[in-house]
Amino acid sequence: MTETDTTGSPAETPRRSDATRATILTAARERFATDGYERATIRAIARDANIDPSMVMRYYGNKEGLFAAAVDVDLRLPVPEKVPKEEVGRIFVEHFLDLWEKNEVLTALLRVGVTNAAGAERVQGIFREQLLPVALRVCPDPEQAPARAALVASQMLGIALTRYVLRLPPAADLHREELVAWLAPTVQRYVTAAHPGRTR
Amino acid sequence: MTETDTTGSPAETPRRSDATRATILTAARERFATDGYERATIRAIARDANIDPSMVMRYYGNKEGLFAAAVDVDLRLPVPEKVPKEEVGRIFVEHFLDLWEKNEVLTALLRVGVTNAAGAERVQGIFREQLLPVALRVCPDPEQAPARAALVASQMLGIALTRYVLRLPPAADLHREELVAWLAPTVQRYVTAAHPGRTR
DNA sequence: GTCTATAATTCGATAGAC
DNA sequence: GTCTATCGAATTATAGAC
Repeated sequence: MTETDTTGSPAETPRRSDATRATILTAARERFATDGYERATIRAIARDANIDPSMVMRYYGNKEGLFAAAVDVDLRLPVPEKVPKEEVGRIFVEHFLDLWEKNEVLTALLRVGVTNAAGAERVQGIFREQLLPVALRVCPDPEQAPARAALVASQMLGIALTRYVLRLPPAADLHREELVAWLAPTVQRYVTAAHPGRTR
Repeated sequence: MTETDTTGSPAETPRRSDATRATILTAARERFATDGYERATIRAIARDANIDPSMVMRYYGNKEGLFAAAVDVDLRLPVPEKVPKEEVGRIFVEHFLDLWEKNEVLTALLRVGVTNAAGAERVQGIFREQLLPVALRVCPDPEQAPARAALVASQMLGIALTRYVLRLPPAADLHREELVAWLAPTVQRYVTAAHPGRTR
């Protein structure tokens, strides 16, 4: 968690003179985000960070450790408490788009989660520990919260996939306001609407 | 196209005694679907197909050629003509789920498309040549068809991603009927509903 | 802390015998 | 058509000098 902020202060662990670590993690996130796990080589990451490859090994043990440190993030909403129930869809969509456009961690996480078992488990963990609690507080019926959260995640990850990773032209070209206008009602329905039942 | 059917007849190209090719492509699809492009090695694919690795090179030239042949599919709906306009959402969702559960091609395509540039272009091509034409016929305003198709693709690929690839427990555990009941109205709205405008 | 050298694998691709 | 042998390159990871 302390490694996540590349800009701010060292905060918790005032380790001896290691902006180097932050530089490595930033370079790692970029490489993992653009190349995926296999093709993001330690050599290339070290070259981007202007250090020796062996330093990466020294700091993070192996490639898996480097990845784990690079994607240690907190996605939780900063303003979750008192939002109007009818706006939860729009607020969540905008928060998610903000996260995705600001940070490279999510792209890295998605790219690696798709082809790497450890990456997939990391995504599952984030869903379970960061998204589910929010859903449990917002959804009307706690028993339905996991399914509703999964539906929201499917639409949000799907948009990220088509827009930022696969870059399907129509999805990538949509203006943000238009995108929000389309997606917000979907998310709103997944969160608050009555269970549709098994038949249409 | 002729290589796709692993079960049926050779059809167009009655090449000399090559069930071998079909065996290779089946093994390749499985490996690409489970491991992604980089980790699906020619050696492993050949081992699965019980042949020599050099045969794969001989038949398909290189790894890219093998992948291109393995994911050469036709996803178009078999019954697209006269469906009630109010049921297009449900019909499309069910068709998509059928495709995904029957075939490994889609998983391979998604896994590779996320981490490989050529794979991403392949997905773009399929969207453009197979999904867009359907959208142009179904959507009310042809000008909005690309955006609407992209929104549908985002929800469908998102569900495939969470359910079949990342395997988020709530998404993977949803019963099919329940999933259709949730998704069909979303797709229906993306296809037929009036443009929501730029504000809520 | 930093870097050189290198071990140990593994991969895609080629050449050529049969 | 099929297989053996192998090249050349790239990778992670380690050992050790400075």
